[in-house]
Amino acid sequence: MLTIGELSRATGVKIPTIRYYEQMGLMAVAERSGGNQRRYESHDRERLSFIKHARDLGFTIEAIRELLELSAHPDRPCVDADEIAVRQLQAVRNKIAKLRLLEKELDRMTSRNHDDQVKHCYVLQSLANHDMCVSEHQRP
Amino acid sequence: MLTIGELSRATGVKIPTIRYYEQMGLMAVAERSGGNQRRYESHDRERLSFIKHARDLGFTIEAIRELLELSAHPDRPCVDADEIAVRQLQAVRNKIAKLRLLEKELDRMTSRNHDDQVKHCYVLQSLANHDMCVSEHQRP
DNA sequence: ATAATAGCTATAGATACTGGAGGAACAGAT
DNA sequence: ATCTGTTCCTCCAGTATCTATAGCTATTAT
Repeated sequence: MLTIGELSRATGVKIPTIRYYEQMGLMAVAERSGGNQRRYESHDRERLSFIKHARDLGFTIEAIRELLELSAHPDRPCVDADEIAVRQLQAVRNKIAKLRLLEKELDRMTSRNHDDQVKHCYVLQSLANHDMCVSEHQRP
Repeated sequence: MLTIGELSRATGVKIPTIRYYEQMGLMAVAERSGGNQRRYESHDRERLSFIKHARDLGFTIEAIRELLELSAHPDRPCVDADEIAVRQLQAVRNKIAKLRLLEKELDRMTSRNHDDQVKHCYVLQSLANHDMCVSEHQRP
């Protein structure tokens, strides 16, 4: 039996976050001690590790809920889980592509900045004038 | 004179977002028509374009506030604006590096997924077991 | 004059947590 | 048995950046 603090240390998930996951229905409602404190078993630790791992990979709570649903029904085809992961992979690749463009522009902005007055500041000029962009860019 | 809708179409910033920026003090409190509707001039459009551009580059509202402050005082040294941009560039490079690790792992997860039952699903196994990771990864 | 479009305010919701206040429980030392 | 220090509880508020809805009013075109 683990206390919430032990579970937190074991998984690297902060205590309020664990309670939040319980509230959101990602973690089962925990058993309680006589004094109303949460007590966990090792399968709770595994489930929470799964959740943390998926969050670290950028899966949303909703996607994780789907994945947990899937893993609870081991006879259903794996295609669904795969599809979620593929979607995630595409999102990650999109983000990388956009961030590369931003990197290019920021690099250009800063590396030219050898003047020392704001009125000649390349950073501010670049931001004021979209025409100077190397490329179309969007919210990252 | 532009209405809020025209300003929105001219800059690509949604109407509620423009009002939000006014509330946050990024945009000046707009003049009003007789019927209490906001009216804008071309300098408002330029300022909003600056804000949108900076947001697209990932600057926070706070950083943008600083940049707008700086550009209002053209005699101060440019170093501060440069520093904000450099900070932003570093953050972007960090994000890219982390996302590359995630990409690697997600790719590995999905490309091996040729089984068709959840109980053998590589995606779910990977998420359940951190030991299978190629690398340490963190929240993106 | 009427209808369609666009605007107003105020409030709530989305996302995924994080932190604090105020108090109760537990573990170990005396 | 009591004291002390740590950990836990609930509830509420706040973060950042919008987005959306409801209910109402203004403007524009015909």
